[in-house]
Order: sequence, then C-alpha cells, then structure tokens
Amino acid sequence: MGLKEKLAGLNKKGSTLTIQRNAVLEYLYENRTHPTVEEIYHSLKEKFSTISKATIYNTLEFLKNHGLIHEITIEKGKLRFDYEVKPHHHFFCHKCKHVYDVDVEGCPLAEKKMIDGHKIEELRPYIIGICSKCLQKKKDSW
Amino acid sequence: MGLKEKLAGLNKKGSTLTIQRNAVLEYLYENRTHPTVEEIYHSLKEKFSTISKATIYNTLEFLKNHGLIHEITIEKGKLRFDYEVKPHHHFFCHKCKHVYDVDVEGCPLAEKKMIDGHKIEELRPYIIGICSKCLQKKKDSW
DNA sequence: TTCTTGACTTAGAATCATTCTAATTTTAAA
DNA sequence: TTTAAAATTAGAATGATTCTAAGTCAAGAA
Repeated sequence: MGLKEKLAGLNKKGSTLTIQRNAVLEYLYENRTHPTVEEIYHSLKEKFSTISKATIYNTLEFLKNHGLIHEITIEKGKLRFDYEVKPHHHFFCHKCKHVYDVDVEGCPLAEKKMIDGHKIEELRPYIIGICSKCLQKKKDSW
Repeated sequence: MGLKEKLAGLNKKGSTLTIQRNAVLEYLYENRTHPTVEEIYHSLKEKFSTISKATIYNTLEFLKNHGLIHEITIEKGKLRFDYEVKPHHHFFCHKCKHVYDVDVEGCPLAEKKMIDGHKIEELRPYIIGICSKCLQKKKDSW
C-alpha cells in the first residue's frame, strides 16, 4: 500500500495525523531495512530535535494497531518494524544482525483464519542463519 | 529426544554436566509451557537457593548452542525456551500471553538448507492471535 | 474567532530483561 | 594431591521499554 493511502486512512475520526506520526510512517516507507526503535528515534531526532522516545514507541504501537506496519521480534531483546504488511518471511543473520525479506511460496497457513481453535491474526515466519554476504566473507578469509 | 539422552550428550570432553545445567534441562523437560527466564529462575531458586540468574542465562545459552533446547522470541522483550527441538510452530495469544505448540503439515521450508543464498540454521514459525480459551471467555461475557 | 476538552507529545524517571565483572568454587586431569 | 581451566555467584552495569506528570496541540461547540 502506498504512503499516501496509509496517511489518508489515519486522518479520520478517532485518530489524528500528527507530524510525528507522519514522520515515523514516512521513515519506515523510505527505510525498508527493518529498523530498530533506536534507529528510528536517532534518525528522526535530527529533523525534529524535540521528538521523544515515548512518542516513537507510542506511534509505532498506534501504527501497528491500525494495521499499517508490522512489528518484528526476530532478534532477542529488541523490536524492529516493517512498512510492508503483506505476508512475507524474514531471514535474520546472526553474524551481521541484518534482517532480509524472503518470499516463500506455498505456505499452508497463508489463507487460514483459525488453527486448533485459535484465531490467527498475524503470521511471523522467521528464519535464522547466516546470510549470503557473511558466507562470502567467511570464504574470503580462507 | 529423551532427557537421559540429552544429559548423556553433555557429559563429554569440552563440556561439563553440572547440577545447575542438569536442573535447568530437567525443568524444561518437565515444563513444556515455554517458560520465560524469570519463571525458570524463580522455580529453580526454590530448590537451589544460591543459584544465580547469570547461571540461568549462561546455561540456557549453553544448552541452546548444543542444540538441546530452542530459544523463542515470539513475545517482545522477553525470551522463552522450549525443550522440544523438533520443528513445530508456536502460537502466541496476545490476551493471556500463553504460547501453544501447533503442528503444521507441508511447510515448504521444512527440508531446505538454503534460501536466496542464505544458509538456514533454524526455523521460527510464529503465529499471533487469540487462543481458543480467550475466545471462549469473550463469548461467555456476552 | 475563542473556548473547552480530550488527545498527543515531551523529558526524564522507573522498571524490566539481559549482560558484564570480579571473586569464589568446582571440576577434570595430571 | 595439585593445578589450571571452567563454571558459578552476587551484584553492578547496561540497554530496551514503559510510565508519569506536565505541557502543547487540535477539533468541535458556542
């Protein structure tokens, strides 16, 4: 979904589109690197010197609850966020700590609404390993 | 894999089977509820009053690195651990914070060693939603 | 426009989870 | 036994997230 479309959805009764919320969503739109909260905060702080970390957290929670962004819990102890909400897999390299998007066809859960009587709201298919770049680095060092 | 089998594997050169490590592994064997670090610590503290949280963390890391247990990062901000290392899905209920085991047949990643040039070491297929019990509670309150 | 009310933002404190440190204890091997 | 390496311990330090209370802003009513 485009940025304008998402922003428009926020400007309805019950929710306010503030410059901070605009800035966070725009940052995620432009940075598809699955940034951490700290990265988002640090970058926005340059533009908006008074922006608070609490606002970053509140806004990310707000955007998540409106289904506009996804939370990623692939790395222990810290949150990352993703502008893309269409179902896709994430690959985490435990060497360089990068998160890669991966497309996997034929997931049997893709269209399911329920499993074992539980209501499915979101899929978080994570893959852990060593990424192609780090594999190459290792080869080079031989 | 049985508990004895896992314990035996630890008693080889390069690794020591201490009573603390024994206790942590045994706790996970007996408690398949995907406990948090705090839960493990709190419970073991009753048996071994001097056991340290650092030991819990060290031991969990040690057992994980030996492939005997799995780390679960399904809930933001805290680690959980699983005695079962055979591939299976986890369902997290964001109402009651329980983690359920779920079997999903036909995962296209099941046998894959590589994807997009990245080396796959571990799959963490997480599902988020509302569990059957919490759905029932909601119905009851109507 | 001005007023009012509720929603949002802010800075910093508080909390919670995890890691680090340095001292002590335990273990395995000589 | 003795010794050296490995493991454990208590508590401090760090890092991430949440909370708090005060101040600011925005949208609708008068």
